[in-house]
Amino acid sequence: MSEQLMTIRQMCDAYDVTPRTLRFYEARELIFPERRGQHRLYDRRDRARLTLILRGKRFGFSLEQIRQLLELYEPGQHNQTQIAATIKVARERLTDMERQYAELRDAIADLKTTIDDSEARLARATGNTQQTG
Amino acid sequence: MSEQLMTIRQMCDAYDVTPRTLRFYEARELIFPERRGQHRLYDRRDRARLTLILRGKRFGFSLEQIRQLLELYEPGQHNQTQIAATIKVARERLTDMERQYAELRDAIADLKTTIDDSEARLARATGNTQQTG
DNA sequence: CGTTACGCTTACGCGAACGTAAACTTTGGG
DNA sequence: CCCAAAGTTTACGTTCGCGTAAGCGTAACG
Repeated sequence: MSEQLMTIRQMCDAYDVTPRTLRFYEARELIFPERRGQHRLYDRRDRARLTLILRGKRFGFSLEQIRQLLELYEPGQHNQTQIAATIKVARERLTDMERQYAELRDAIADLKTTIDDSEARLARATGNTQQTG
Repeated sequence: MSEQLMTIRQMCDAYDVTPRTLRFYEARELIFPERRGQHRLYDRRDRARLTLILRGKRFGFSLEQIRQLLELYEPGQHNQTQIAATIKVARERLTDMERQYAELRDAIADLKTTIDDSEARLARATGNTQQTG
């Protein structure tokens, strides 16, 4: 029970994805489930990777960018040159994310202000008092 | 000179997009340049909208979501019901952005840690001292 | 033993967001 | 006057991230 293998169906239920999606990610070499006969079996490592994949998608990263990032989490059979390259790519992603973080902060502030303004105008137009939240 | 109209080429150079992109956004009703004869001319309002469009794209919003948000910035010929609907949609986007902001913060922290770990391992493997920045 | 369920592979389809090519008009230069 | 540049429309092509359907294997259920 140290491995806790899951079928594709269990994975789909747990992560709210379709079988097609999991097979697609596998085809793109983002996850590598075992094969028990024909069937796929997903272990803890696969689930960790899937979590990172879905997170990365939410930030608008492409599957290829995510794949590169995932290499960082696999202290596997890479030589130093490859690892150094992976780290470099990861640093670029990190920079992207930090820039996006700052930009998002500003955009949130802007949007809040604009919504407030719009609400104020609407309130004056209707002559009613609108709720704020 | 109060309007500062720009040609499509000037817009492309200024915002690093292609003519195709600008025409595409216009077809999707995200921007509405004037027509001087056949040619398009972009004013300050178009540029402000384009800035918001490109920003929205960086956050992974679809052009349709962005279009809805843009309505918020146009105190135009909408009735109260439409404005209220627009505000509602905008609040949903705002919630999305705030969630993403928090998640991004965590992801940045995670990635930093992972990069550091990976670097430390690489340093031990090579026996060298690696730079951090 | 049939059929139902689940999974597999193969492959075509699709919406989003443009790229790219073709053919036409307009405008300015030599 | 001719041509090249810039812009326009129309329309088909492309990449990404899957959806969806067809057809096959096999394991379980009644």
